[in-house]
Amino acid sequence: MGRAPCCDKTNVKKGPWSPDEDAKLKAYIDQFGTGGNWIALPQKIGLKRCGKSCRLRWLNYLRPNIKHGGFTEEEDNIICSLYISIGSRWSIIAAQLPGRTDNDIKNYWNTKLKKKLLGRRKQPGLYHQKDDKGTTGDGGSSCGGSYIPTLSSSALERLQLHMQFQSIQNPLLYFSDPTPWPKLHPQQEKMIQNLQFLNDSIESTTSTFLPQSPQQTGHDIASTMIAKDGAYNAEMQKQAELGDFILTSNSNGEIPDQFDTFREMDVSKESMMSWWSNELSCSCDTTTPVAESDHESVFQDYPLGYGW
DNA sequence: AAAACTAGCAACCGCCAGATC
DNA sequence: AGATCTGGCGGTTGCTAGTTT
Repeated sequence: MGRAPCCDKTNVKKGPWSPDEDAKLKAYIDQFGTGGNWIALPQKIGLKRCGKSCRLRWLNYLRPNIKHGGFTEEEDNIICSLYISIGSRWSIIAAQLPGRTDNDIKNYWNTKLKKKLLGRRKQPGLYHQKDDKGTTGDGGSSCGGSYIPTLSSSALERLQLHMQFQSIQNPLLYFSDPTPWPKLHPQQEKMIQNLQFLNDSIESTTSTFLPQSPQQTGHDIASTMIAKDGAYNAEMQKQAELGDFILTSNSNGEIPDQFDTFREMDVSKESMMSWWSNELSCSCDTTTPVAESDHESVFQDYPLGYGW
């Protein structure tokens, strides 16, 4: 048995609010407040609306000092940096912006700000082809018995944004000095390091963007890996041939899709090398995936920028 | 001029956590 | 202790207006 609905769904009005309904709701709350009970409120004032709907209307539209549209540059920056740090916790973000509602910020982010920052890029299908249901894999998956480590789409987006945001804020420093690169939690590094292998294991036209390194290349690492796990490699090759990995050149003067991740990798190149030689290249453990939930908790506990 | 497409946004839905019974 | 209720939240939907073909 499910829980009882908060109102009689068959007897409530849905859709846009009329000026009359707005006036009734506003007048009542101005005079008596919400009374601490939204469910009972519509009955008291003769509105055929769900209590939740009343609450939403009040919070997002009718309450005093609400601002709509016209987001400033400063607000953009706050939204972006908070999104990078804490993700889509719109109510928390809204709390930092007086007069803004979580719904407004969410809409603004989804329709404008995200595009502004990320540009119209193809969504990076870094890790998986579409599955047979037509959905893209977001968490870890099994491919021929081999686990392909992933970042969640939210975490990856935040990572990309972080890189992009930094490059916008201080491009010279960003590209010349490793200091501003975030120090990552070990598990963040581990997740990203897995991406590096996937990228390096195929010819990358983004390679020209990578700083020259005298150290072991991705292909060297891949060779070791291949020797240890042929099945894994075969899957990588297959997916690369299928175009699963998006490695586009910088044809429009835009930052390539995975540039951010590559740059991120450069920060931790040494630890990556150490990690590869000590762990993966020896044992190639493909049986203990990092759970999707862990990805999120890592980013929550150690927001990007941790350890700066 | 009209159909098709796209973007923006208000509102709804379902889930979750805390409070109360 | 468990069931129920309510508020709060984030994701998603669907309507509308504007733009493109």
